[in-house]
Amino acid sequence: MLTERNMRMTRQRKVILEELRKMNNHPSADELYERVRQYLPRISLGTVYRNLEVLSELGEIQKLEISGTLKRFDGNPKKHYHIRCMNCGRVDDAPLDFMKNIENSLLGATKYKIMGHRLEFIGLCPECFEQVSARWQGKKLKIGS
Amino acid sequence: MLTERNMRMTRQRKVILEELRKMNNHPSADELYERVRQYLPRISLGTVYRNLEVLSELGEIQKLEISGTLKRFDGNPKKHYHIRCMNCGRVDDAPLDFMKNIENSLLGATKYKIMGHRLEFIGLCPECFEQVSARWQGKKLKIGS
DNA sequence: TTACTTGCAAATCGTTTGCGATATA
DNA sequence: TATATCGCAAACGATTTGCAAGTAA
Repeated sequence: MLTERNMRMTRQRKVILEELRKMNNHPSADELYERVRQYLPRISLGTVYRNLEVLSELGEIQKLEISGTLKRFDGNPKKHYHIRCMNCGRVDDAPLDFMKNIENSLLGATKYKIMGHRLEFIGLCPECFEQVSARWQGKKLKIGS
Repeated sequence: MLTERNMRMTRQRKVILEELRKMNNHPSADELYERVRQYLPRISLGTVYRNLEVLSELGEIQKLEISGTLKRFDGNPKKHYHIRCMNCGRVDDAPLDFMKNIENSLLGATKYKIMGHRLEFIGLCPECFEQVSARWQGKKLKIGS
């Protein structure tokens, strides 16, 4: 990440991107794998993972890191938000008041029964910002078709 | 979850809660495990996990499910928010405009370099709401000391 | 006394990676 | 032809679980 990349538009990559674009249900890698196998029966799950990684680095798709299995715990049971360092994983409290009304703004607009929300800021902690900014190369990448 | 629970205040549970309350760095289960071992050298990692689960169900602590390894992918690269069903894991887009200014509100207040944010609503999809509400028992639980 | 909880070890699950083979540019 | 990418299988890391023994209420 944050590095230059030469990429090739392989058959696998193309099908993965096309299939994902067709779906509107935010599939997991495994669900997408099952779909893609209709067209490429010999594709491997590892290939799907690798391509999703590449495509999201290029900004062609989004990776939703939600509801993960790696948990962190907070001794403070009061609702509040967090900032996470994208480099070292450090987590701090975010200096922003809890927005207790934000859930109401969905009231007529969704059929879900809303139970809560989670807001997380992503960034670089002061220490990592030093390191990363020192070696950052802002190269733009383009994707073929 | 969502079920009644009789709990006992064991030595392990007490130390885990006390230690976590002392820490302000949002530890992972493993980090907490290392700390607790100072007091209870024979405690197992499984016990730490089980207790953290119980304590968060009781509302004594918070479980931060961030930055997880379980990913989902979105063919739409435009920034937007999501609603996730806490019962079946289904994910839909949230009908809420992207708040492009919210990151600015942290500007003077944190030393982090903010790169983005993620907002996720948690709730029950229409199907699961049916099921769950049918068998919900709203029992309050208390924790000893 | 009893059923909740523990320590231990094995199992699980999503994801990542090393390898030699393949195919894109 | 170069080397990015592939398929495969093994490795990985966090978490969960089965079980027999221990213990709080």
